[in-house]
Amino acid sequence: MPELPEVETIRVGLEKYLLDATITDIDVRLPRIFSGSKDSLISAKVDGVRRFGKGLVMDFDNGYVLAVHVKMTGQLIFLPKGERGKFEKKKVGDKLPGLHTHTILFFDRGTLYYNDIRQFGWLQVVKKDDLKKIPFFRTLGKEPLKDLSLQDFTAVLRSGSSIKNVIMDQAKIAGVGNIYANDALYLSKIHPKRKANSLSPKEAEELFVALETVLRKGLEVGGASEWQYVNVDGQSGGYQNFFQVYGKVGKPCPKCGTEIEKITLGGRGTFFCPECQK
DNA sequence: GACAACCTGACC
DNA sequence: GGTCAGGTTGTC
Repeated sequence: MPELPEVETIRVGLEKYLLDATITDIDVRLPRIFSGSKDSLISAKVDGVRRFGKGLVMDFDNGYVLAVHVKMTGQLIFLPKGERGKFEKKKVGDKLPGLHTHTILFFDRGTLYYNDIRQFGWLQVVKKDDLKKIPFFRTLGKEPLKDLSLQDFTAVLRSGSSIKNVIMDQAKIAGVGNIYANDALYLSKIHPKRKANSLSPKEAEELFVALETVLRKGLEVGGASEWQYVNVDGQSGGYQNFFQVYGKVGKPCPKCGTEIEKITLGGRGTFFCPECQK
């Protein structure tokens, strides 16, 4: 899933349901994706839910944290105690736990399920002060709509790599993934293969604004549910209805009608309008 | 920079 | 059967 808007939507849901909730038990069904001592969290109370880029951190009142990265297909779904009936309508509660439920966290007020078809995601229990020992968090760059200024962004662009690879590099900019990178480049009329250091100051500013625009839109509609992504209530987001070029190979460009092209860049599907993006 | 690895599932 | 998928990490 899950780029910044999707993970933030999950964070808001976790905060809503779990602030001040106490863990009673944890069932690790796929040990490969869970590291650290689950026993450290038993009887601990949640006193915060934070997000850094695409990473989630649940803080507990005993000095430990549970860090979670959902990668491509992870889901965190919460079933409040006694509300299974509410979910049956949506066929979400019925599927929990399911074939792809790899960890279950039991709280005093309900149950949090971690599902992940591809099993790329992970959950790690560490002491709060050791969060930065996890490579993902240690190397994470600044984040749009948060602490990444236009000046920071301009500095990041001093690179000979392609602009798309640069804005998707989590160590340079946190939170931008394939969907929002493709759409932001389209909105700012920049070809994804351009060298980052070839952008004019005007283009850099336009891309900076475009990134904020697409991420803000994603946040507004609860993220993009192209396949597996749902929020903690098991509900889909709406950004897939606003895709500009992502996944639209062969379809007409919204602005000029030229067919959207697809290439591979950094191993990822890359969509652009050959007419509008130079 | 390109590519493979980690996995399962959907689609052609 | 092959290709592709909201990600990250580790090789050449």
